[in-house]
Amino acid sequence: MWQPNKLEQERLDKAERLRERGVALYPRRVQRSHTLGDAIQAAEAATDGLDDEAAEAALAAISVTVTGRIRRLNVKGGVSFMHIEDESGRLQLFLRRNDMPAEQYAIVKEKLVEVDDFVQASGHMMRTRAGELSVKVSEFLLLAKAVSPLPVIKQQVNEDGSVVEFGEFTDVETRYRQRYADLAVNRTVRDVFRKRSLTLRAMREFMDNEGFLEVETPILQPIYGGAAARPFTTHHNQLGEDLFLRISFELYLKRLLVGGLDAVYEIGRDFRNEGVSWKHNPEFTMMEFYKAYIDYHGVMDITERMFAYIAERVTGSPIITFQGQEIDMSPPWRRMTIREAVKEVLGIDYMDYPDAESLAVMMQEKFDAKLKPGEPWGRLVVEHLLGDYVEKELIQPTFITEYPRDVSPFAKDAGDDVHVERFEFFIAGMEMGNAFTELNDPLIQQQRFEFMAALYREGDDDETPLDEDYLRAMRYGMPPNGGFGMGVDRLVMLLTDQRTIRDVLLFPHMRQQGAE
RNA sequence: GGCUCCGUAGCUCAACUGGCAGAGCAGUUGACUCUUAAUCAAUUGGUUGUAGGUUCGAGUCCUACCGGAGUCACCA
Repeated sequence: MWQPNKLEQERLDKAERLRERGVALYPRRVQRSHTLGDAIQAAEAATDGLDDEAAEAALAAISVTVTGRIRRLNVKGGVSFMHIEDESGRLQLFLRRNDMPAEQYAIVKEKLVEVDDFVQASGHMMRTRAGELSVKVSEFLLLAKAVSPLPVIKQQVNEDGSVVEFGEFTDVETRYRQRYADLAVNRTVRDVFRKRSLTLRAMREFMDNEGFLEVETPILQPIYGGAAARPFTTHHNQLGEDLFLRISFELYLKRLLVGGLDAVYEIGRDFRNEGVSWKHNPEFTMMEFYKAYIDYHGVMDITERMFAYIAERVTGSPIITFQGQEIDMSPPWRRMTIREAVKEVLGIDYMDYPDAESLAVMMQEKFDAKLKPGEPWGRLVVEHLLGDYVEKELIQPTFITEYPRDVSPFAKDAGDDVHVERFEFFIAGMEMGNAFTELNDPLIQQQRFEFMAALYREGDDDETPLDEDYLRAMRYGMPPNGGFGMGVDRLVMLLTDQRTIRDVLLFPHMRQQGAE
C-alpha cells in the first residue's frame, strides 16, 4: 500500500490547493495544434533567411497550442520560463504576468504547477533575448498533475540539439522495475526502443519484399518442440489439460509448408525455462522463416542480405559499432564449416576423435575442459569446442556450417555419416541464429525423434516429446525447404550497442519483490 | 543453483583501524518582468534493504533472509 513520502505529500497538498481554487487536476479535454517538433519546424520554416526584425514578425504570426511534460521550471517573479517536452521534442514556454490571465499566472508563480506536470499552452512563437525559440503564452492550462516526482536529471539542451546531462538516474534495478520512470527521464533509453521498433519494421519490410507471408502460430501448445530447452507449463481450467508455452515455432511453421504456404515467417515470443543472463531472458523475441525449394545455402543468402538491410535502415549504414568494435554486415559473410573453424582456432581435427569418450578425454587433457560425464559427441563439438573456445572469436558476421547430426534432429544429412546441413551464425562473439536444410523425410524424422528421446532419457534433461501430429503432416509430403531462426533481441543489442538483453527489453524479467 | 561484490535522503554519492549519519542536486520559505544546470538568502529531509547477534558503542564486525550486479553451471 502506497504511503506518500515527504515530496509526494507536498505535491498532494498543492493538488488540494488547486482543487480549492477550482482548477481541474486531470481535465477531460485537451487541445493541441502542433507537436513541439512541428512548432519548432514551423518557426524555422517561417523565418528561414529573414533578418531579425522580419523574423520576429513572422514568428508572431504563428499561433500554436502545444502540450507536454514540464522538464525545467524557472519561476522568476513577473516572468517565468519552462521547458516542456513531448515525444517530438522540447520547447520553452515564456510566461509573463501581463500576457495572461492573472489566475493562470498565479498557479505558476505559487509553484502549484511544477516539474513533471503535464500542461497545455497557447500563444504566438517568439525568440527570447538570448535567442531561444519559445511560445509567448497567453493561455495556460494544467493537463495532469504528477504526484510523485521523477528522478532528478538536469539537462542542458545545446543549440545544435545535443544534450548535456547533469546528475543521473542509473540505479539498474529501479530503472528496470520502473521502466516508465527510466523512459521519462533518460532520453537515450527512449531512443533504444525506437530503434527496436524500427528493427522489427525493417525486418518485416525485408521479409514481405522477399515474398514471405507473416503468420501466427500457437503459443499455448499441448506438445512443445523444435529446440532443446525446458518449457514453462500452464493449465487450461475448463478443458482440464496441461499446456506448454512454446520454446520455438519450428514444427508449426513447417506444417504450413505441407499446406502449400511456400514461404512463411513469424515474429513472436518464445519462452524457455532456463537461466537468466546478459543474453538470456525467460521470454524473448524470435524470428523464424521457412521457404520451400531452397536449401541452407539459400538461407545464408537471405540472412546476410536481411542483416545488411536492417542495419542500413536502423543505423544508416551496414557497418555498425558494437562495444567499440566495427562490424560490417555487408554480404558476403565468411562461411566455414565447424570442423574448419575448430581447426583454425584450436588446431585440432575433431574427426580424429570419432566417439564421445575419446573426444572428451582429448579435450580434458589438452584444454582442461570441464565436462559432465555422458555428454553426446555432437554436444562436445558444438557446446564446448565451438561454444567455449571459437564463438568468442567470431566478431565479424560468420556462418559456421555442417553441424553434428546427433544434436540436429531437424536437418538433412550433409552427405557423410556424422554431419548435417545446418549453420549457426555469429556476430560480435554472440550466437545470433540457427538454420538448416530442413529434413522432410517423415520416416527418418521419426527415427531422429526416437533417437533424441533416448539420448535425453538417459541424460539429465527431461526427454523431448515425440510430436505425432507433426509426423502425420510430414507424411502428406513436405517440399524441400530451408528454415531459419534468430534471436531478435540480440540483433537489437547489436544495432543499439547495448551490452545486456535487459537493456533492449522494455520490461525485463525481475524477481518479484516482497509486499511493499 | 554455486561463488564474489553491492544495498546510506526523492536522485547521485561521502562517512579512516567500530566513536555525534554528511554533501551536491530537488524540495520548502522569501526576493527577482528575458531565465536556461538561472541566481541570491534561509531551511526541511534518514528505522543506513529486513531480522537477529557481538560490543560501553554498529552504516562499519558476525549470522540468516530479501533484492540487485558480475561470474560459473544450464541454455538460444
